[in-house]
Amino acid sequence: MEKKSLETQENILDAARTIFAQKGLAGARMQEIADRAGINKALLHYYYKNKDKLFEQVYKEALVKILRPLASFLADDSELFQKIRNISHVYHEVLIEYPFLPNFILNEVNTDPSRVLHLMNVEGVLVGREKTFKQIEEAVKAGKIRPIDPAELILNIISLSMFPFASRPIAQELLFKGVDMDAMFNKRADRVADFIIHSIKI
Amino acid sequence: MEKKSLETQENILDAARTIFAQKGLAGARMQEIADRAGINKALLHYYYKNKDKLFEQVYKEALVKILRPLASFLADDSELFQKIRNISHVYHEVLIEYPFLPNFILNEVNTDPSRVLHLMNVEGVLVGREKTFKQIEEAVKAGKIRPIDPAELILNIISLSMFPFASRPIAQELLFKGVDMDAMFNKRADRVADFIIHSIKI
DNA sequence: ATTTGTATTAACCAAACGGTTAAACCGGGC
DNA sequence: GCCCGGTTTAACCGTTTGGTTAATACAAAT
Repeated sequence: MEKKSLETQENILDAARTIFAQKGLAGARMQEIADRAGINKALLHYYYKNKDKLFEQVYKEALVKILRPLASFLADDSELFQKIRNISHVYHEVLIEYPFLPNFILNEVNTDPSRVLHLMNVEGVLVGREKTFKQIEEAVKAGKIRPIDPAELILNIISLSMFPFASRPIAQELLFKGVDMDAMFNKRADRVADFIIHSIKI
Repeated sequence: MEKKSLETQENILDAARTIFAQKGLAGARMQEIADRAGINKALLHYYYKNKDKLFEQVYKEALVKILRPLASFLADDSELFQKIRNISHVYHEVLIEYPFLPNFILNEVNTDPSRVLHLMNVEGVLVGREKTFKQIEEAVKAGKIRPIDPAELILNIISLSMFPFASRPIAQELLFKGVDMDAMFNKRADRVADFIIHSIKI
């Protein structure tokens, strides 16, 4: 009876991940999640007290998937250009597997920042931040790269990695009509890293 | 009696823009829009038959605000680097005034692409596209810039312009703690243009 | 075979929601 | 003074929604 339970629980989470990612908290229907999980709606509430609790679990998972690569980048002791290549590759791998993550996360933060922002501190992002900031500042001082605010450089890296996934349907329609965007994303990690490195290298 | 009517209509649109942008179509409540517009819910339906019609009008406006700068960029006959500086500036101006636009548009496309994608063709984006694609390809051939796919270069420009606005609350928390992001955005247009130009210039 | 505790369901409920109706309001023209 | 058209409202309606209840299925333990 324990086995069946875990299977049902995972079915629920799978369904919830799909529905929440596509429709958000407000647009998702408990009935639809139950249907997709192949169970009764009452059973859904048996496993997860209410919609908010279920959502929070799914959303926390999504946050971890997005923030862990950033935390790794900030904590990484490698040379700067190598770190940039690393984070670009990791983000593209994650987003090719979970392309809906940026929209999912951004949308709920936009709807109600206070409800989800406090979940951000879970990951060890803050730990390595100062170290990498200093690394970038010293690369500037050493004349290795052009002057740039460390936070803004990191924001640029993340922008170039995530926005194309978030805007995929529009980009397909307006810029990549008839182009295989999956193939394009599969090779984009290197190009993003080169793009950034060229833009800062002196 | 005509004047009062137009005023009410504008109050409704103002309220709808705010509520829809913050909560999306699914999360918005007609009652909340009516309250914010200072009117009865029945009057709201008197001016706009139903939620979908009201939403479509607001969403179309938002699409125009976002797509017109892109269409201008594609139709622009100026020299490439100048065009890049132009679009960066225009986008930053628009997004400083309407910072919620990227999230608003992306969210609804994500929820149901078919419902909104057909609205994209309204703007003259397709007209100038081939011209600018060729301009970029010839700049590559002429050895003026590094090899890059034109669509991807444009996507990079848009990514660097929009994503920071879409991710503002998260960026504030993780990268810009204690920093005045408004001030940062006000000077970012130049830096984004330089960033891109440095990355492609040989 | 009976008990026991977990897993599952059908039926139900109150609140919230988008939308409608019918009446009242109100200023201009006759 | 009354009528007429567009404007505004209170009250109402059917449906959807998140959530509950009470009863059942079911496998393991006694």
